[in-house]
Order: sequence, then structure tokens, then C-alpha cells
Amino acid sequence: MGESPKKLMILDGNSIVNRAFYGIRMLNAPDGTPTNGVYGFLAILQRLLDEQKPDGVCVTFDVHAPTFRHEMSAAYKATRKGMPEELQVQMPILKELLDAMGIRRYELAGWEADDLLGTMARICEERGFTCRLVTGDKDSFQLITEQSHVVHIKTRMGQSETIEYDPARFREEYGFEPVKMIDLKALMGDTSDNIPGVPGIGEKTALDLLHRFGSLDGVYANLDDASIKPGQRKKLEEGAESARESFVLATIRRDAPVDFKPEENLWTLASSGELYGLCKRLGFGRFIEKWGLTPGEDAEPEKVFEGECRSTVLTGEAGLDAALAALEGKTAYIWCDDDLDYVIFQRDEDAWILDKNGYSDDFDKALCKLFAPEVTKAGHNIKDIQRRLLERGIVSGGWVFDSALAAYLLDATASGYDVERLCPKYCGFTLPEPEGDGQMSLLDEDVGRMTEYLTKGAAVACLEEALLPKLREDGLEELYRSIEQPLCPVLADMEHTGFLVDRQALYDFGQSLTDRIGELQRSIWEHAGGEFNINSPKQLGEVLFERLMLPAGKKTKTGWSTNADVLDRLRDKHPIVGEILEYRELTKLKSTYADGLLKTIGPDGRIHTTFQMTVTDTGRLSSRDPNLQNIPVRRELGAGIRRMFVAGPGNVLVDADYSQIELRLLAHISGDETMINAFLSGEDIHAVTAGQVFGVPLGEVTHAQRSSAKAVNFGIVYGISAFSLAQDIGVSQKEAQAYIDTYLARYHGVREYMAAAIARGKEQGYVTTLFGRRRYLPELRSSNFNLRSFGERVARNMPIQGTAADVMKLAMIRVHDRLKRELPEARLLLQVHDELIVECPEDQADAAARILKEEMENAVSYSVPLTADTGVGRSWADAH
DNA sequence: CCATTCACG
DNA sequence: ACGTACGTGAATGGT
Repeated sequence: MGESPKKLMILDGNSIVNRAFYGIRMLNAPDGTPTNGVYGFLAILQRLLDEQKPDGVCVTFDVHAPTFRHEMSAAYKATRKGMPEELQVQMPILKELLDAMGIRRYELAGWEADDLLGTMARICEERGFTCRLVTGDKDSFQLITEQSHVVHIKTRMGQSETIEYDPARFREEYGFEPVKMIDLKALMGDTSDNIPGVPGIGEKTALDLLHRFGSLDGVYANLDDASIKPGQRKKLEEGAESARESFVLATIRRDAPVDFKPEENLWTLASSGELYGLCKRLGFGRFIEKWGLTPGEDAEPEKVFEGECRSTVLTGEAGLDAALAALEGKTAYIWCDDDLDYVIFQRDEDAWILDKNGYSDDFDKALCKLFAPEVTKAGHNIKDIQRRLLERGIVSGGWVFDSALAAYLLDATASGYDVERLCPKYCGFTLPEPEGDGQMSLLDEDVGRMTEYLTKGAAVACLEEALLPKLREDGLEELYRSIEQPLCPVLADMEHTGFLVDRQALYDFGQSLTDRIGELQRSIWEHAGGEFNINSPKQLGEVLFERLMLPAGKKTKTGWSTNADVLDRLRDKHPIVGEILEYRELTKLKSTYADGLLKTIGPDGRIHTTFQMTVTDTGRLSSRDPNLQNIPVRRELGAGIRRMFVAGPGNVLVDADYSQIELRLLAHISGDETMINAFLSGEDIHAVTAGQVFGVPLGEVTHAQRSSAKAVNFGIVYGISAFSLAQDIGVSQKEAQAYIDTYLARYHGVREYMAAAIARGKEQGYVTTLFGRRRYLPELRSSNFNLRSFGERVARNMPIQGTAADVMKLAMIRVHDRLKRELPEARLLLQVHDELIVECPEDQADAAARILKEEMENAVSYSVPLTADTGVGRSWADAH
């Protein structure tokens, strides 16, 4: 039995780092150095290691020196492209990182990476190794052999994908042998490599010629062939010299004088202090975790939080009273577990532990005392603590600071706000690893867990000290004090109240779907000629586009797209398509809404969602477990779900939603007179826009025109492109562009605002809402077109979407406040971005509707009125 | 754990 | 030429 050959992975460093750089969003190390190229490189490497499981790895790099290609071709020399500076600064970092990982690098002045790859592949083959050449360029495809495959890296929509080419895979795609890639390039040229090819011959023609004549020589040997059109023949004749030169340029050399021995590159990842330190410095926590990196023995110890404090376990009311007195009115920093079985509160070096299990008096009473308004407190995610207290019947007060909320306001795009992450970011130390399994109670002498809690409580104090000045510095304290923190008790109240659901109706609805889903399944299988999993896009794609040979549209990175957009276009082509669309609609309703929501109904018959305050980049809330902000409404069948969200006995639901709040805010923020006047006149804004864009009087706007104008209005808010608008409303790209141009000419204030928003964002590094909420946009300064374009769209959109979120939050606080005073039996239940739902006794519906309308419309006073429409009903469907 | 799809504003 | 709208969360399949 011979051993199977060792597999070596050889990466084209420059090509991959380029792909990474252009493929993923802006990323910076803590010190501000851009790192997206390096990070993307590591992500791709990690993925390759998983997929390929090679025995060894090495990387080639280009060095900046002329090569033989520059000597022989003036064109090749002329436009050698430089790296953008943001990427250039990352190259030394990447090399440092590879050195720390123990991966060999190969570079050779006068030789390009491709020539190194070719040579190294040849050496591997001679020494009995197999290799995988990893690159983002198709140039290397000529090197594909049975032993040496090329792994091609592509990036789409911020994600990389890898495709491994062996000779068979290549032949399948191109229809000729890999080595004929040289002939192809000699014919068609390559603008990115400045290989001229035959002027006038493009990819299509070149491929066709190769398929018919096999090679460049074959083409020229058959120039007289009748199938070659005279025009082409002329081009080929005139380009003969260029083709020959291109053939040499395109041929990858396999004789580079590189000192490469495959066996010296056997490699597995090993932790080292150096690698750990490097990842730490770059902010690559993900790789530290994934690779289990640890600081080396001789590494300088990290600054770890040393919170020495006297801790006192409170065993009864007397102790608690003494502790509260010892606070002397100073802030108590709170840490507690999810079930409120423990609460720890700290002041300076003193910590007091309230443990349900060791407390001999009434524990709830103790909680009442600690969380009373008289006791000043700070915590982390205080809305969640307030909700848990409400669940025990305790209305808390005295909150003055929330370190998670503060950190969110300071940087809404951060990836998380747990104290473990915030301490290194803002306080310069890390928290010690918790000891023990964290499962035992204090009475079991689980000191590890208590120490962890003590540490986290103290961390909140440190965070306040660090974050509060920063909030002030960034002009965010007002937003924090008047909106973000006051919203906490409102949301806690809403979550605690929950939304009553008609469980039986929801169950019946689910059952009614089952039959029809079964019918559809049978029919779909029949059309397909066999059973398959309709829920699997992969299998579905195979059925539609391979078995039934329907024309495939868009592709995803894993196969054909089968989304509703694609299927809709195929509706007329085959009866199975309509059934699949209906199947999708019904299974979605059943699994996510009928079955999904049933599982979340509490013992009180109500659904208690969780509103997340620190998730979105714009300042909106989000809702989860379950998400009540995406209950169906757009289609009739789905909207039926809203009939199952009901008011309790004797109660009704009162619904209020802002009308066109984002467009109104756009009018105000941009100061565009035409748009402001349109809103002041009270006319239908989409109809007015249609009149403007299509140049017709308001009275003559057609249905279709209004509908297109509506799409334009939406598009403007999102940062439109003609392509997407065209796609959306089904006109040509040219027409779509004309709409946009006319729109911006008519609403020139909007045009000016959009330009100013981008310019300001670029200058400041961030954009803001009218309330000062920030979103940082490093993308705006990117040299990458895609990243920068994304930044520009966000710069236009965030101030609008974010201001709408701010306004709604303010309205919620005021509505909650007025209901408490004027209609104490009424309860806020839900917010869906521009909509609020209240439940109240039937005879208070009008009063509640009035309060909602007044507080929503008067939350702010801008140059256009905000309007809210209200409705009343037994169910959400009826009230909306 | 990632990708796809689809529900909402 | 580039690649194609902003912001979310849940279910499912597949590795």
C-alpha cells in the first residue's frame, strides 16, 4: 500500500489579498489601521484549511520590479497598476502575520506570482506532491493538471466563494484543455494584464474560434476556412503579430529560479505568543478564539481588571438597610443574573450580595428596597432588569446610567456591547476569565461565579467613568437622558404586558394550511416526476433548471437562485412554478407564524417579545423571540395572522401609524420647498411626485404613474440607482434614470441635501440624525467603489431613518407617560417602527386614540406637519 | 455555522 | 467599468 501523496496549498498572496480588500466592508484595527485585506485573507485561508485540509501551505507575493514581460512589451509596461494606499499599508502586516504563523513566503524580483506558482506546481509534480494553486485570477487556469488543481476565489456581495478546478471541471466549463487558456488570451487579450490579443476579437469570438480550431496555431492555419467571416479574417491577419506576442506574454513560465522544496512547507497551525499578540493588536478576536491562540510564556501580561473589594453577603433585612445607608446617596452599580436570584450592588470598594438562597427575610421586599427610586443605580441593559422586576411586580426607579446604552450611542455599528468587549475598548483592561462552572449557588461556595459578578458590577462603574465624558464630548448626553434611557421603562412595560393572541384561531389557521400544503406538495412532485425536498433551494434548482430545463435567471454563490423574483418571471413557463410560489407562501406562514408564534405564547395567553435597543445601525428598535415587527400584512392570506392578535375581554386595540414619516422628514431635513409645500397642501405625496416627474397636472396622474412615483420616492430615501429602480418598476434603465433626473431637478433641495450629506459624512467620518445620533461611515473614504457607494447610500438614508426612529421613541415616552396619568388601565403593547398599538378598555378607545395622535404628531415641530392615523378594533387587523 | 429565502417598516 | 436600495429576525437545509 503506497501512501497517498501529500497535498500542498500554494496561495497567490497578492491576488487573494486584493479579492479580500475589494470584497469586504471597511475594517480597522483598534489603532485605526485598515485591516480588511488582511482579515479577508485570513478568513479565506481559514476556509481553505477547512475545505482542503492540506498537508502544507505557502504563499507567493509579487515584488515591485520589472519582469521579462515589461522588457518585451511596451503596453505591458505602460499601465502597471498600483495598489490603493489603504491596501498597501496592509501588505507588511499580512507578511508579519504569515511569518508568525510559520507559513513560508516566496517572492522573486523579476518574476510574477503566476510564474512562481507555475514553477512551484511543476516542482511539486516532479517530487510526487499534489498541489492546489489558490488565486483570484483566471490566468493560472493554464496550470491545471490532474495533480495540480486551481482553487479559484471569487467574492460576491461581501462573501468569498471557492471553486476547485481539476481538468474535468475546466473542460466542462470551457470546452477545451486548460493549457489552451494561453491561446484564448492570445486571441482575446486581457485588459487587466495589458495583453493586447487580437484587436477587435472579444471573448465570444475567441472561444468560438478555439472550439472549432483547437488552438491559436489551428486558427491561423485555417484562416481561409469559409466559416470565418471576412471582417474577422481581416482582424486576425492584422493582429497576427500581436497574437504571437500575446501568446508569450500569457504563457506562465515554469522555470523561475525559485528555491522551493515542497517538503519544507509541511505545516499545521500552531499557537505562538507572537501570533496571539498580532491578532490582539489587529482586533482579530475571532481568530484568537477560532485558533485557540494564547499569549506566549514570556509575553507581557495583559492588563487585567483588579477589583479588590470587600464583599458582604446580606442575610437579612437589617444587613440590607445598613448597606443601603452605606451607599450615602451615591450610585450603586448593579449586576444580577437573568432570574434575579442574585443581585450584587457596589459602591467604591464595597460590594453587597443579595442572594435569594441565603436571605432569611422577604427577598422580593429586599428587591423593592434596592430598586426603589430613592436609591441611585447604574447597570448594564437596564431595560432587561426593569422587565424582570416587573415580572415580580416591582416597579423600579432611580436609574441614572446604562453602560450598554451609552456604548451603543457612542458607536452604533460596534459588534456587541457586553462588558467583556467594552472594558478593553474604553477602560484599557480586560476582565478575568470566570472560574467555576457558574451553576452552583453562593451557598455551595461557588466563589468563582460571585467573583465574576463582582467584577462585572465594578466594570459598570469603570465604564460609566469612561463613557459619560465621551457622551458629552460627542453631544449625545441629551439624546441619552431625554430619549434612550427614559425609553427603558416604557419597553420593559410593553414586553411585560405582552400581546394577547387567540391561540385556537392561530392553531386552526395552521391546520387549514396543512391540507393545502399537502395538495401542493403532491402536485409539485408529480410535475417534477419524483419526490424531493421543495424547501431545499438546491434540490428545487435542480428540478427547475436541470430536469424541467426552465430558463435559469440569477445565480447565487451556491447555485441557481430560486427566489420569488426569479420564479415570478417563470410563472407562465410551467404550472409547477405557481404551485411552488404558493407552497412557499403557505409553508412560511405555517412554520414562522402559525407554528412559530404558538410556541411563544406564554402561560398568560400573551406573547412577550423582547425589544432590542442596541442592535440597529440607525437607531431603530428590533424585536425578537418572537419578532413581532414582521407579522404579515402585505398579502391577504398572511394578513389574516393579524386577526389573531386581539384585545382582552372588554378591551379594544388602538392603532396609530405615522403617515409618510420618512418622506416628511426628508422634506424637513433637506428644506426642499417644493416637497415641503406638497406636504403643507395636504396632497397625496406620491401623486404630487408623479405630477412632477411625468409633467402632468395632479388631476391627470394615472394609477400606474402614481405607483412608479411611489417607487421613486422610496428609492430616493434608500439611495437609489437607476438599475434597481428599473428592476423594481419594470421599465428600462434609461427610463428609470430619466425619472430620477427629473425628480432631482424638480426637488433640487433634495439633490443638494444628498450631496451635502455625503460631503459632510466624509469630512466628519460620521452622519447624524436631527437628534445627534451618530453612525460612523469609514466606507465613505474607501477607494473601493462598492464600499464607497454603500457608504454614500447610508449617508443619505441614515439621517432620515434614524430621525424617524428618534421621533418615534420620543413619542412612545410621552404616550406612555400620558396613558399612565390619564388612562391608567391602558397599555402600550407594540411598536413597529412607525406604528404604535395600545390596548385599553373599550370605553377609553377614543381617549387613547386622541393621546396617541397628539403625542405622535406633536413629538417634534418641524417645517412639515407629522400626521398619525388611528384606528380601533378587537384585533390588530381591525384596528389598522 | 453559513446560505437562502422571505416576513416587516 | 464597477454592481446594483436602507434597516431588521426566523426557519430551513446542508456542510
